[in-house]
Amino acid sequence: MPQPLYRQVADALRQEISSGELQPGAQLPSEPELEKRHGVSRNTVRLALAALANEGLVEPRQGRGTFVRDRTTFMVLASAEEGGSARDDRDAFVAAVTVAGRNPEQVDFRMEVRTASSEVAARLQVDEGSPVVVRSMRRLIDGRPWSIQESFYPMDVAQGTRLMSPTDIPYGTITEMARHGHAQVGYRDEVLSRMPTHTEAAFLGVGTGVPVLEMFRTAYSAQRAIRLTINVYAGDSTQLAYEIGDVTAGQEPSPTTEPS
Amino acid sequence: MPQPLYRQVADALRQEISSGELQPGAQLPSEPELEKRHGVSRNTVRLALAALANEGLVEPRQGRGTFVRDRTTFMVLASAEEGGSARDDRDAFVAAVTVAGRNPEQVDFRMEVRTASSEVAARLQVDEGSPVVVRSMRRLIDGRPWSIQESFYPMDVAQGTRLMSPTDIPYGTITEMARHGHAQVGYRDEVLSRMPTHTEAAFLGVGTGVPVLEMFRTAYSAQRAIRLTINVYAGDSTQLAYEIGDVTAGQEPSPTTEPS
DNA sequence: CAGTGGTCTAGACCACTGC
DNA sequence: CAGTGGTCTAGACCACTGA
Repeated sequence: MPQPLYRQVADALRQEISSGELQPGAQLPSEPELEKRHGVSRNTVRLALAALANEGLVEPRQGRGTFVRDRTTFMVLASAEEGGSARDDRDAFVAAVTVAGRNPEQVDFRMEVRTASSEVAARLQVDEGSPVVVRSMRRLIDGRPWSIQESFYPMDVAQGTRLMSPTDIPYGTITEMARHGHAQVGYRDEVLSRMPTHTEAAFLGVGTGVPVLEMFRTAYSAQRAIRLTINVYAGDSTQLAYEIGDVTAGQEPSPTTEPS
Repeated sequence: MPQPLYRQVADALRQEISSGELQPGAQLPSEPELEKRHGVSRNTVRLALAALANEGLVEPRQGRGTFVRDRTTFMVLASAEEGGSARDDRDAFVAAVTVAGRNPEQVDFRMEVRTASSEVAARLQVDEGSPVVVRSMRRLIDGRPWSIQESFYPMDVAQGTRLMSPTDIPYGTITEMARHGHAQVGYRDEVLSRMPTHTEAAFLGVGTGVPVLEMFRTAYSAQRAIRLTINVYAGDSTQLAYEIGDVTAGQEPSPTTEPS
């Protein structure tokens, strides 16, 4: 047997998807239908479908069917938040999405005080367990969940500023911090890829098989770390772009692209 | 039934792993053993193991057993290749890994001429289907596969340079291009996360359930795009770092970290 | 209600590993 | 050779969806 049966079934479906016979959003043949078509048992069909789901190609929906996932991506210019500029990340998101002709939303805004985990403490240069202010929100593009964002501030930085209030700051948090003596001069991003937790998968609307892209952004004043922002993106619908040095010879690619 | 059986089995194993009872590299109980222990059928046990494998927590090995994966990560300072500097990416890799006290290798070096795919053509600002020079290699850290790299050059840039020879260039490709009138002044990185193809999974030694981190780096001279480098990393053992602006207030984190 | 995917069982044979 | 995971079958009942 050159190829396992379930892989043959998976390959056949994969081919129908990549050829365009099955468009994004289209429903796959049902499991009984695939049994008949390939003359295999249901478990074998399910193995094939599980393989495709793990690649993020299809998405099963309880009681309705299995569907081809839409993998339209959105590109973020992550190096746009200039080191010393007052341009805010929040405005940058809204502006970038609007320019791309799509509709941004920021929802579920919250402020709370927590103790710093070891990961947060190390990046904010504070002691583990010390209190930090957390401001979180969730972002949607065209009504579809897109990212989860949490920003951590050392307590003494946030103290006495509007960062302590559980509401949005119209002119942006970077400006608010600058007004209180914490001017941002640069930041460091750490980007990694992993599989989502159950909670993340539920909010981002991704099943198993779709990784998340996680970015830790630590912002600095000339003296110290002043903010840590953790962004979790649906991995298969987000690209992060960084421009280093002079890239004027490069024309800006379209912010919305179709992956192969 | 509050929780499906296979998830209960998965949770029990997950708990043993996170508590440290099962260390990285340790072998899980065999499938028949898990059947007895939880009083479930083999297929249920396998569903549980598949769930853990999809999270990248464990890795089955044909004929030997199922093992807890080692998830030590390596961090790359992706903004280290200064726009106008002659510092080479190749040297940067070797230097960074060596500094971290680990052992870098670059193997399977190849040069070939291909026609540009649409993705390559768009970034290199050449016509789709036009010939491009491809130089590829694979990288290992401490003997473990870590990344796949392919660099694409427009034919007229590579023509008449050592880029056309299927061997390593000791002083680096950036210097070689600068000597022939293509001085690099900046680059643009696009970072995304996706599930690996079969080929990638096989080389990177990751099973299903471990995403890859893919980086497109387009390098520019003052006039044009001169190189496109595509890096594919094992997602759960790689972090990319970018430093924008002044981050002297941030102390350099250790390049090797243990994820939670 | 019929049709879909979700869960589960019992049993079979195969391919690979290491002793 | 025994023990491991890889593949496959046949059949059962459940939970959810939408007409």
